Amino acid sequence: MDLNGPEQQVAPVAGGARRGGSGVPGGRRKQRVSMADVAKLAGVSSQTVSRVSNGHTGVIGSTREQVLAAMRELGYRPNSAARALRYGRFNTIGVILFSLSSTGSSRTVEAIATHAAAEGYAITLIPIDVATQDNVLGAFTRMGELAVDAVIVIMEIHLLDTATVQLPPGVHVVVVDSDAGDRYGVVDTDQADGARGAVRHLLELGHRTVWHVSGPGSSYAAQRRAQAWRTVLEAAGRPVPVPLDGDWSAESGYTAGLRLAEEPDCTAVFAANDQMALGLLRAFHERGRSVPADISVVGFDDTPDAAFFIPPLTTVHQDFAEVGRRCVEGVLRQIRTGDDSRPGTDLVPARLVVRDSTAPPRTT
Amino acid sequence: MDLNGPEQQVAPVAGGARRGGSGVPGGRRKQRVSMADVAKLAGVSSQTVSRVSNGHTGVIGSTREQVLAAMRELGYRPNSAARALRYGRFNTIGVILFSLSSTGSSRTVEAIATHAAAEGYAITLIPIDVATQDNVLGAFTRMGELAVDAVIVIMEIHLLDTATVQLPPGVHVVVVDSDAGDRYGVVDTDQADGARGAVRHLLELGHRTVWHVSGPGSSYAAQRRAQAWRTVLEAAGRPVPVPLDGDWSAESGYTAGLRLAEEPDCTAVFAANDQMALGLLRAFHERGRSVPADISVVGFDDTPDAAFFIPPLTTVHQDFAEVGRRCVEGVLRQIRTGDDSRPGTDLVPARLVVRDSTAPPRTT
DNA sequence: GCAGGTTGCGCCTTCGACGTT
DNA sequence: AAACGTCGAAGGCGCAACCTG
Repeated sequence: MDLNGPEQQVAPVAGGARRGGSGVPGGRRKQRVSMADVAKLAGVSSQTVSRVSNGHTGVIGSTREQVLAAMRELGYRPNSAARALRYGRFNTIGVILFSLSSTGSSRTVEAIATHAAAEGYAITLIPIDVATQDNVLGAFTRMGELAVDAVIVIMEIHLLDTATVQLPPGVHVVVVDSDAGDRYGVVDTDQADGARGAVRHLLELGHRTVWHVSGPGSSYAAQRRAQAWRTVLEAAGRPVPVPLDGDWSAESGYTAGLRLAEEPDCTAVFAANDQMALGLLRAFHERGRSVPADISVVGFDDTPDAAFFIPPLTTVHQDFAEVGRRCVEGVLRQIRTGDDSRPGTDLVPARLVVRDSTAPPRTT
Repeated sequence: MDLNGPEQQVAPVAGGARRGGSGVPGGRRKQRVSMADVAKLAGVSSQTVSRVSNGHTGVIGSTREQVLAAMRELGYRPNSAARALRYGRFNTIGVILFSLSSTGSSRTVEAIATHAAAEGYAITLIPIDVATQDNVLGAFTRMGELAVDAVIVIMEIHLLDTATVQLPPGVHVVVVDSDAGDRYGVVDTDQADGARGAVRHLLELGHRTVWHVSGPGSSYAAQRRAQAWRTVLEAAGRPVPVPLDGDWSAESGYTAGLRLAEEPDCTAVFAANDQMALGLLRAFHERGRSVPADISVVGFDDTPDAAFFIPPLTTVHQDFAEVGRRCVEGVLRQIRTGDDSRPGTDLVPARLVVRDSTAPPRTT
């Protein structure tokens, strides 16, 4: 709350009144303006400028107005480097991730950014090129240089394990898509529960068993979904088909679908995400296998598009916004209490959304 | 290049050798370590530490090793606030955007982040809640506070025009999805050219005219696509149907599709993005209108999924990675030359990708 | 001349402690 | 007591000095 002080004071100039240049002679001037400059123009001391800038008391209305006017005139913005130096913190959270293109990460990041902003924190993005392992090292190293108070890691924990990497001490950490609950705080969708719901739904419809198109083995989320799928089948005493390996892409789902279309007793498939489910739908359509009459399909994620697949996809809804929110909550708690000694896993529930891609098996 | 010096020097500790705590007694210690601390442990002066940290000459191998060892021991990371203060820059680029969920923005942001990282710059995300106009103001104001050397704005320029907003002087700017080429540098996909290609493709197939499902009027990209669509039809002397308003979502495409399915002489539709095209496909499928036999559909974006729609979608490919790259290039040029006096528009070509959703009209 | 230590200053802001009116 | 100004210090780093082996 204290944080909001400065922003309120230093309001930008209103209206299109003066568009091109500021009051500064020479038109476009891309130079830093210091408090001293503002003080000189306003005819006050820089101490007073500081008081105004931070919303402190002891400044009379008229003086305050003069100072604000001078700020606008010069386009003053407080030097956050100096501020950070003084305060010992940056009000910034770093986010390390592999790809923004994947369905979940971009939505999670968006939620993180939104909630962080609401708390007065900015987000710094550290992308990692998966191709070269070295870059992971580089990113973490760079991270050490970075002006961040905490870090949220969105990726497979595998790469945290490849021990060349150690997060710099002094930064608080929360991890998504990982089982590092013993070392770092973890926030994630309850993958296992979501997957169980999907498989049980298919069994309850009367299918003898359920096939699985998995995500890449490097992903913990994929592993847990596959594991839950297997567990449910075994618990129900059903045969466990060999899972088909996918890589999250629609193309890999399509490839898997072409193979599954040849399996005469395959009546139900659980795809580890919606994109692969899309690939399945197209493959089955091409091979003349009707969904859901011949084969039922369940996805995972509930992307906005899933409701408009042909047919509309039954899938497991992930609440990415909530995941992002809890991530921010987690790191902020660590920052504010200084307590990061109690890692743990915070699971966000997933829920099955039944649409038209699932039905009882054909009774022949 | 000079920038890479420190990163190389301050390598993180290798291996899982010492996992839990650093050499510091007391285990987890979340305290800043200064150069002086390192100097004391290494038994050298902080000046020497500085020389090592910056890769300067004048430090003999053995001493250098001692210093590096001390850095690792303490988990030292240079204070970037102090560095920024000293150098007068942050090596950070701010990105202002509305939503990461939209197809293009997340991919553009990813490319921006990647290229910026390669140049030694970090990315700070400033999300804006579209709902309340005030937040736009707030975001820009906050921006002023932010530790950034330049800003990339990804949004409809409309909101830049609503004059309450003025970007703070002293920061360089590049804008995406806008026509503010006279005021700021602009980078964007060549929307008009892409749209023209789509419409011409349909006309060349023999369709009498082409219907259009547009994006929201608040988007300049949507406006330009619609305009190009209209221009091509008029130039060819074809009737111009009333465009159907969409909002980028698959649902709006679906709604539009239900209406178009009732138009007996509608044989070709150009949707302003792939998601709406997906909605169209489902609506036509439900209404028993075969694509492409009865109706041809073209989208825009070429999302990874478009190739797996039913049928695979003919669409206009956007090179988001290139857009992101040029954005970074643009701001870096401004930062480095200090010249931001020559705004202009940098258009990235789009190209039509023909798949199976388009065909000549039925010859009855 | 080279490997180093030592000193001091500046970057900009915040804050506390005193001043004065 | 309220509304200011002045002064000094701190925060971490980099650099330019100058000085010592």
